[in-house]
Amino acid sequence: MALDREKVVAAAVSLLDEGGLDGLTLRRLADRLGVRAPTLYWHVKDKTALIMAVAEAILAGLRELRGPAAGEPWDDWLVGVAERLRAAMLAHPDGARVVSSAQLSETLSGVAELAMSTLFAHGLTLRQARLTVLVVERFTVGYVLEEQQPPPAGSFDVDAFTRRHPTVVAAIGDYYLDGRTADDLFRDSVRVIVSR
Amino acid sequence: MALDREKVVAAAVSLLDEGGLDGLTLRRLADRLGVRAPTLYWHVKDKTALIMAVAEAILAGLRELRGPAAGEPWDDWLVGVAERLRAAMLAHPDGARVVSSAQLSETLSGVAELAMSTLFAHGLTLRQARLTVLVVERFTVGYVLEEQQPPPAGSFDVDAFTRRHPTVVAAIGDYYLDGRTADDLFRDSVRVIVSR
DNA sequence: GTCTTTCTCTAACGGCGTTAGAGAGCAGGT
DNA sequence: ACCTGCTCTCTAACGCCGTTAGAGAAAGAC
Repeated sequence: MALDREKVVAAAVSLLDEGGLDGLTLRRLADRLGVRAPTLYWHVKDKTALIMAVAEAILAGLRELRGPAAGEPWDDWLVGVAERLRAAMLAHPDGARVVSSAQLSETLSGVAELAMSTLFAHGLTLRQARLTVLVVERFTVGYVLEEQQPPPAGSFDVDAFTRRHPTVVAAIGDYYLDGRTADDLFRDSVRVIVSR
Repeated sequence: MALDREKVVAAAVSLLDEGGLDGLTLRRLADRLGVRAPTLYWHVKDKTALIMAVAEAILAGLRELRGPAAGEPWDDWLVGVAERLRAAMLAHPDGARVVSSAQLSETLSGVAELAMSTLFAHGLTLRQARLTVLVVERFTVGYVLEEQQPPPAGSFDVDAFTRRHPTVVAAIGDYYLDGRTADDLFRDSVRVIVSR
């Protein structure tokens, strides 16, 4: 039962799930695998390579992504892609931080390729397709990044915030009035970018 | 010439400018100030508080932001705001990482307040105003975050990438054909969100 | 002249990523 | 049977890091 890279990455993901990115250290990872820390360097070049592998694991589900079904409008499809990307990152603590620090993920590039060619095939210009996909991807990462931020440590002064930012507070309250959820907010946000 | 919080933060910014976020350590910061590391804890609660203060310093220029000039369309104005936010972050290495890890920046909330109320005053619904501003802010952070990512370490295989992502590569080439710059790409991207 | 507050110090703790280099186990070749 | 070489894990250590406990200097308040 030799250790291999795959097992190392799987254990790293489970460690991430338990303690976030700060809880993912080489020593703890080695412990979990019944091994000493330097051993990991046989399987992984260094910690940033490990994190990139973890990012690919988080995004693994997006590799089976297919184009829109026959007759499905491209914009509905693209919104769905963004939702799946968000869900993949939300599924792990600090998921967005991990993905964003893994530069040029293979999986994410694949998603971009599929999305751009899909939009192009549906009549958008190459430029429109590129801009739309670029904006959706970077927005989604930025969105989840903030969504996963820990809440402000020292309980912060709601009244003072409301006094200084009445419109922001009013807009937030207004939005959730008719029973909308956090998922709705994300979809509506993507819809601002992707409007047929 | 007693040390005060303001001087600590200023030195932290200059350290960030020289060595990025990884170069900003409490010991180095203390060295620069002619002091020992634990002294810093008198002026700053801990390192995350320091980073939040650095984030505010990076964004300081955005506090003087005013609403659109008379007759200026709201969408042009909002694009300009996004450009200034991007410029502020780009002005320091890892600027976007610093800003994104400072949850709920006072300055950024102020920008959101001004932008939402401006859009609302120009006839958008509260919901439209909120969604538009939210998307622009989070997109901009996500955009610069990726823009400031260090280039892939081991010089990566362009040919293989092109073979796997022909549309992406074609779209990038196509975009820069007529002499557009990185700044143009950002403006055009924001324009995808903010279209009157 | 004492007291108190403000600021800085030394010493140390427990953790981190990483490297050098030794050695165990096993495969294949002669 | 022996050696060689590859694969994988080990011990030991280096130089960092953020952070805490607690002593002490300097300056202002009474």
